[in-house]
Amino acid sequence: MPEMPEVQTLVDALNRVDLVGRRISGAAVYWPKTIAGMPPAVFSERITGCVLQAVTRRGKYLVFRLTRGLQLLLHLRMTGRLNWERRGSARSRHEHVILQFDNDFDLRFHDTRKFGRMTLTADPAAVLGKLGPEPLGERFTLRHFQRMLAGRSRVVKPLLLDQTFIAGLGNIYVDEALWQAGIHPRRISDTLSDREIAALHQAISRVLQKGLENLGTTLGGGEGNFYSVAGRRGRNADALNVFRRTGRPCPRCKTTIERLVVAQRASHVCPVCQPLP
DNA sequence: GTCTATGTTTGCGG
DNA sequence: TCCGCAAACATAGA
Repeated sequence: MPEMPEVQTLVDALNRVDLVGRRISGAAVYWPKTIAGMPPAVFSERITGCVLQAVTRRGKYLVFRLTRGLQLLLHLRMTGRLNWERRGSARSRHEHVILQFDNDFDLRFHDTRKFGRMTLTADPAAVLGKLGPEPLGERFTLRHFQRMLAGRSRVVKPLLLDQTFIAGLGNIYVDEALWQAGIHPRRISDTLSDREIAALHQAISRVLQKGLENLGTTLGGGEGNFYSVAGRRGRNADALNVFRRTGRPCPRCKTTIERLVVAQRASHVCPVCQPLP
């Protein structure tokens, strides 16, 4: 569930604690598969002693820039979370990697479903280079979006979920953007009119900005949900118009919202606002 | 207790 | 190239 606004919320929260500038004094890995590309022992050895220089984001990846020319890339997948805790507090059974810092605090990766991945690399472009543009970046203009769509004939929802097409959107914000733009998720990309492309471009930036303002979307109260550092919930769930609102009235026209599956993903639409020609 | 769905990504086969 | 499907796992909710 962490999509761009949730990851950015986490990055912002990490930048408000005493983390950047600290030296990593040790690392412990409790679930080896969380570490991609190298054995956990090598990971721990290489990262220990590095100083954290910056925490940023690219797409849905958290990017930790370290000394020694290294970067730690973290993808939260479905249920990844980060806890910033004083060393010595009890480890929860879902905390799979613990980075210890020289101020006696730990950055702990908590991941109930264990799909999240950490990559320690000197060549981050090998992972990040494939990503499409940032949807709130300067380069993502309407003209650019039109060019990106030109000549491709793909179902629009899976296209928007494709991180090499555009980086950072997931199921929630795609459903919301398509509703806002009045576009059915099964529409084919090269049948969109200029007006629809413009509406979609604007809708993408609106739903993401709203998500950021609200510090992310936290649905329900489960373990695997989005929580920022210190367990803070996002409040964007209240701002959702269609996502997980099957059977309730469309905020625009009061028609009952329907759930369908598109590209194996649950999708939520207003059949009147988002007609399929 | 049992069964189904789940917000992400990758890799396979057609 | 594109699509559908399965898998990586654990939990919530019916």
